[in-house]
Amino acid sequence: MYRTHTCGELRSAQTGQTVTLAGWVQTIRKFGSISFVDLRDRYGITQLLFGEALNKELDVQPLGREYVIQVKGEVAERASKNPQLPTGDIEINVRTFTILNKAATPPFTIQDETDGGDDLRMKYRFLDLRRPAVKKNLELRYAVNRATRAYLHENGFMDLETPFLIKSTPEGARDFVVPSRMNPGQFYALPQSPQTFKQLLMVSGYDRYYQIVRCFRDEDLRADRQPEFTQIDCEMSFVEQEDILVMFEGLIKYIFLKVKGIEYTEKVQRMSWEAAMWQYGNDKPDIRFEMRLLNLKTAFMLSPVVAEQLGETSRGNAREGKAAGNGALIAGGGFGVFDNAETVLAIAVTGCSEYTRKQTDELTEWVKRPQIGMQGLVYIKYHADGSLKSSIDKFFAEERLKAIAEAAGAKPGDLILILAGREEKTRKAMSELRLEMGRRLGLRRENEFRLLWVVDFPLFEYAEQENRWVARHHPFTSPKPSDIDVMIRNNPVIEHAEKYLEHPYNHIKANAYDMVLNGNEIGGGSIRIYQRELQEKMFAALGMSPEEAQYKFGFLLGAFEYGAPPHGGIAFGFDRLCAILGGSESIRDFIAFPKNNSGRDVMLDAPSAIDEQQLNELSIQLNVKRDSL
RNA sequence: GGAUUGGUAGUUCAGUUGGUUAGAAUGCCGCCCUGUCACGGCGGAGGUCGCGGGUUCGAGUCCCGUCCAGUCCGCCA
Repeated sequence: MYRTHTCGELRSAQTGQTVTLAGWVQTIRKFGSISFVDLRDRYGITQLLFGEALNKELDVQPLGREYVIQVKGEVAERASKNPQLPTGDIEINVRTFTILNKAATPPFTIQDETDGGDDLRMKYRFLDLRRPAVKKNLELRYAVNRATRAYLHENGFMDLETPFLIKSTPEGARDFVVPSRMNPGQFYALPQSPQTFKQLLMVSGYDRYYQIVRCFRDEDLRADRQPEFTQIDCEMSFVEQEDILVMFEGLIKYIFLKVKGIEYTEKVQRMSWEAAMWQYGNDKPDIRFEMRLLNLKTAFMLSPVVAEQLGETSRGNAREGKAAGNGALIAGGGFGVFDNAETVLAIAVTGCSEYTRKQTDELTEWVKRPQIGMQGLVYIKYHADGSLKSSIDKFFAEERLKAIAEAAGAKPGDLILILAGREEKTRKAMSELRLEMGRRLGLRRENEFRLLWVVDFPLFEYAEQENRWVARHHPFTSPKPSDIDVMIRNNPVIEHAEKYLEHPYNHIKANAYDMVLNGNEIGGGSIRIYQRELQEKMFAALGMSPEEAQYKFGFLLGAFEYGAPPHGGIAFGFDRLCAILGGSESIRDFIAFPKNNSGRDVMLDAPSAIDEQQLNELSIQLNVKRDSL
């Protein structure tokens, strides 16, 4: 037996017991004739005392950091205790020790506060994983996994595995492909999700399915995006949207309870996609704080006559605004500032009316960054005493400013921030600015969790580059029953890019829903199409010929002819959910062996070239210069 | 595909306006130390300044290219 106890469990109650421990040497502190060694394993750290007799042995068999050792000795009360360590009241008076394995000096310190950079930590991920902070994240991941399985099992869901080597049906993200040796020139694809399989399982009658499953997408990465990632993939038969929403907000609440000890008792708020876009500029709003977007277009559109009465500066002066430093926002000229803008959006930032010039300038720079890409920022300070100061004082009378401020929902003491420009870009920018202000004001509290269902997504959106309609969620999502007629009547689609804005498809809503947690999409799903005819219409709407639809999805269309039940489901981003519950932005910290920004595994140095023989077996010829092997 | 930040000792970083032998901390090695737990004290070793070109009397520093890493935009049904 290598050990009788772990390094995390001994307390003063065990004083006097003879124990055997095994683990890694965290640190060695030598004092001439005695030495202390901190021994670490998955469960904690226990101090070892090498007394006078044994200490000499350390000269013969020296220890180093990360050596794996086994020690036998008695548990002893410490002379000076360490309250910071759970085992800090005791130490092991070592009688014998064995070096089970030596270790090279690690390239960074194996502690919570490591001195290693990200790159190095990933290269030596097996060492990084020894750090308690990383271990804590993986433990949380496992806890979420257990809670998920417990809840779904309780509710009659069956975990069924689906294949990884499947057919490439690029619709949305790029597929990872795998060459088939036995079928020269042919390729499997790795699943972007088990979508069609779970639908087939519904046809087979397994009416409650789930899987915590790896999915693959060959797209560019982000801090919260990996080429292979894990989903909690679920599907149910004989359900409508409401059934799904209730079942799966139950799942998330259960996870909160089991993993975080949080009782999320209030009803999960729901919001239509349209409301989310209007009020927050975003289809995944962070509702931990208000600060809604308000459209000020009308507030700025008083008639020239009224403006005259209000004593506003005329058109000519407005032009000079550019010279006055308000930037290109004003360059549109004309009456007032915002006439030419497609949209004018404002947020009222509570209690920030006393922002300094430096602070407002800094915000202006913030919205001008390429990632945001606005040309300027207008602000109005609505001081506590009711007076107003703005970057557009030159062009608007104070009464008018006040009217605008109030149209923006501001109260005295608020700072009103205004962006103007093209609808989509401005809405997105304002959404980012809102989140940034929320962050600066500390309104996005890490330990506060707010769930939200966003529902009634559009079924389609137009892909201008491809000159066709694409499914916003995926092509198996059903339209709202009331919109089915519209969809069928306008099918197949013949309009081209320049006319798509007037197309009725813009208004078709889907039976689709996203679950949003603190401004992050943690899950999404839909009620599916389950009749062959409607599914064919859907493929046709996406510009797919009947032949193409048959080639790509014939198996599903065929299955729909053999008694497909009404069904729907949802998939949660497991890694992301864990990251949010762990209070982190980056999902890499919650994946044991993640890939870097370029999709590389820096520990394995993968992907890598394969040798000529392998290529020949796969009937593959490269059209890039081979790396030297 | 694009924007941006970084790359200097094993590691984390500093390095001024282009100017003598490129520094600090930590780690590592050696010696001393019986109550430490970020132990302490003394000493020592350790550098292709990512790589390639250019400007210059002179480049870690300036310019061009390139590679790697981070963040973001595009992309991600």
